[in-house]
Parts: sequence; structure tokens; C-alpha cells
Amino acid sequence: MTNDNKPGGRPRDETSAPAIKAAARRLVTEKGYENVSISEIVRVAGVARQTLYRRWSSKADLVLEAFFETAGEPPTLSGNAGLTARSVLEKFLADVFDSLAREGDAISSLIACAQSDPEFCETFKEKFVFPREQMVRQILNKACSERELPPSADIDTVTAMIHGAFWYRLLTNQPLDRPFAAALVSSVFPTRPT
Amino acid sequence: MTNDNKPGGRPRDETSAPAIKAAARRLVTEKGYENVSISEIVRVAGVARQTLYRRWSSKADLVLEAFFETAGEPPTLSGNAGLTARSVLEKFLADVFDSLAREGDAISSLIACAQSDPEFCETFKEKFVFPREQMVRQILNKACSERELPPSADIDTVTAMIHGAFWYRLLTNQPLDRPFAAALVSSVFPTRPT
DNA sequence: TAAATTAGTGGACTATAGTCTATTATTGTG
DNA sequence: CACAATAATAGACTATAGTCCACTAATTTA
Repeated sequence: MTNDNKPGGRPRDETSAPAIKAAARRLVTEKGYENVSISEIVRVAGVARQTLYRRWSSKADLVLEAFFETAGEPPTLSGNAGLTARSVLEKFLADVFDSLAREGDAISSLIACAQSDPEFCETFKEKFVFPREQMVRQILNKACSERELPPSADIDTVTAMIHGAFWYRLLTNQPLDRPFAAALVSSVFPTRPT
Repeated sequence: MTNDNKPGGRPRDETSAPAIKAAARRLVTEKGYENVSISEIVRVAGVARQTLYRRWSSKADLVLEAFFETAGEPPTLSGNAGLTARSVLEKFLADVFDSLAREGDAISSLIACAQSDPEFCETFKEKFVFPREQMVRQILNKACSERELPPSADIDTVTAMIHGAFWYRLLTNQPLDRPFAAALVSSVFPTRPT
């Protein structure tokens, strides 16, 4: 972050970060995370590698921000008035799976990077994992309060099972689609609403 | 694999593979997958790197075999006569979580490696993922046939949720312990047996 | 015994993420 | 204008996984 307090110093070129993120997003979408090098990203962005590493601590850190700072923000829960929690959850999961069609490779690579980089793991959890986990928790809390689930339901465990199921499918290259969203929801809410 | 049909050729040194696997297992257990280099493994094993790469196509391939060829074979379902499927599943998960205390770092690293190496991903699924998935499926099938679960239960989805939940916890560095095994089982079998 | 074949050795080599360096550029301050 | 501070450039450099190479060793066959 530029030093706004101290005198002097060359100001950051404010076109650099957007250019780097745009290059990263485009190249990773086209070729896959593993097939894109830092050298290629900086060449396409027209900057030096040090310029990139001054802003992000790793390739994964950059790609996380490139994909999820704006374009990949989690779907909101708005527009769900009158819907059951079950329907909201199904729609939420279907939306997540739709976006995984574009971003699945980046996400599975970021999960992988988090295993070898503790610092990135914390960032990834804060910026990606926990916000999405929280949304599912909200939906399940509403389900309990409206008796779609028993009040005694173990929200944390069910949340881990829902997220875990799609991480498992993503990481083992199995399909993530609307039928699977429906199947997950049916396993969580065994009795269908009438 | 040694060529048993064609004439000639230097026979493989049969002490090499066990030595390499023992070195890999010890070093990865002590220091963690990422902190162990191929150079270190071959130095400890007393072989050349080409000797290793003649037997395994990658570091991950070696570590998978080192950990799960023998010592890490999935727990069996034997000795469960008279137990409910629910109890069998809880015991199975508790055993898995016990072994993850020792092998969790290796497994999360192997899951990570599978994301960037399609060939290894197939090997990992065949040798590690599917056998364990099958065991859970067996337990759940028995649960259905003995009415501990509804016969209409979606076995594949529940299996993905169970595995997924512990992968999720493993990959996000959250605890995997007996209380979590119990919580998973309680979420799958909501009504407690009397 | 020579030839063919395969393994083992001890590296050198390549590709990449990430780090470091010397130089130039851009600001604010006295 | 000189100085201090920070950024950008254009690489060189380090560490590691994985590949390649020249040489030696161990076998079988004719």
C-alpha cells in the first residue's frame, strides 16, 4: 500500500494492478492455472515481475484476488422473499456450480496452493472459504427457525458436509451440476415440502 | 517393472524400492511433504535420482505408495458382527481420523498434487479415494437394507458428503477427531437407535 | 568372449516460483 | 537543486521437481 503519510517516494502506477489482474484472469481462464507462468502474466500485463511481487506475495494470492475480488463475489441471498430455505439453498448451490464451470480450475488450484503455503491458506480461508460457509450457515439457520429442519440440527456439521461434498467432487473431477445441487438438498432436507 | 521375458538386462536391485519408500515415509512424517526434497529422499535411501524416477513417475506417486501400499491400507470392516451400521460408520471414521493425525499432511499434499498432475490424479483416485469411498458405500448400503436409513436414501450423495466433510476439514486445517466422527454420524442418522 | 539389453550412478540440465540487485524514475521536502 | 524515499525495470539468482546424459555394472544369448 502506498505510504500516504511519509514525504516523497515514487507513487505507484495505478494502472499496474488492474492490468496484472486482467492478464491473470484471462490467461488462467484460457489455459488453466498450472499452464500459466508468472513470466507470462507480467509480459501480457506489461510490467516487471517485481511490480507484481510488490503487490501480491505469491501467484496464488494474485489469482485469488484476480478471480474473486469483484467478478467472483459470492452470490447474494437477495431476491428470495417467499422461497423456502430449501429452495434458496438449491438455487445458491446451482449458482455456485454454474460459476465453477468457469472458475473450477482456479479454485481447485488455489485449494492445492493453500496446502503448501500457510500464509496463503489463511488468506484463502478469510477471503473465499468463510464467506461462502457463512452464507450456507445463514440459509440453514433460517431452515431451523422455520421448522424446515429440526431446531436441533447440527448446522456446523451439515455446512461442512455441503461444502465438503462439492469440494470433493471438484477435487476428484466429478460433475458439479444442477442435479447434484438437487441431490445435496434432498439429502439435507429428506422430506419434500408439499 | 523388470522385463521377465526378453533376454539380458541388469536385474533391478530389490533393496532399492523398499529403501526409497522407507526414506520417503520417515522424512515426510518428520518434516512434512513440502519440506522434503527428492534429493534428500535419494540421499537417505542411498540411491541415484534416476533409480527413483525409474520406479515412480513423480514425488507424489512415490509418497502415495510409501504411505498407503501397506501401512495405510484402509481399515477393514471385519469384527463388526452385531454392530449397527451407524456404529460401524462411527468407528470407521474415528479410525480414519486417528490415522490422519499421522498421515494428514501427506494426504492433503497428495490431494494438492492431484490438481496439477492428471496422471497422478487418476492413480490417486484408484488407489486411495475409491477404495475408501467404497467402504463407506458398503456401510450405508447395509444401513438401508437393515432399515437404519430409508431404502430410498441417496447413497452416492451421502457418501460424497461424508468424505467431503473430512476432506474439507483436513484441507482447511480444522480438527478431525472422535467428536467430529460422532457429529457426522448423527447428521447422517438423525434418529438415535434405542 | 562379444553383443545386446536393462539398471544404477552422478551428476548436468530445464522450467518455474520466488528473491535479490543495480539502475532509472518519480515524488516531497528543505 | 540536493537529498531522501519509494516505485518500476530488467534482469540475475536460488531452490526444487523432473528430464537427460555419459559412463559403469549386471545379466542373457549366440
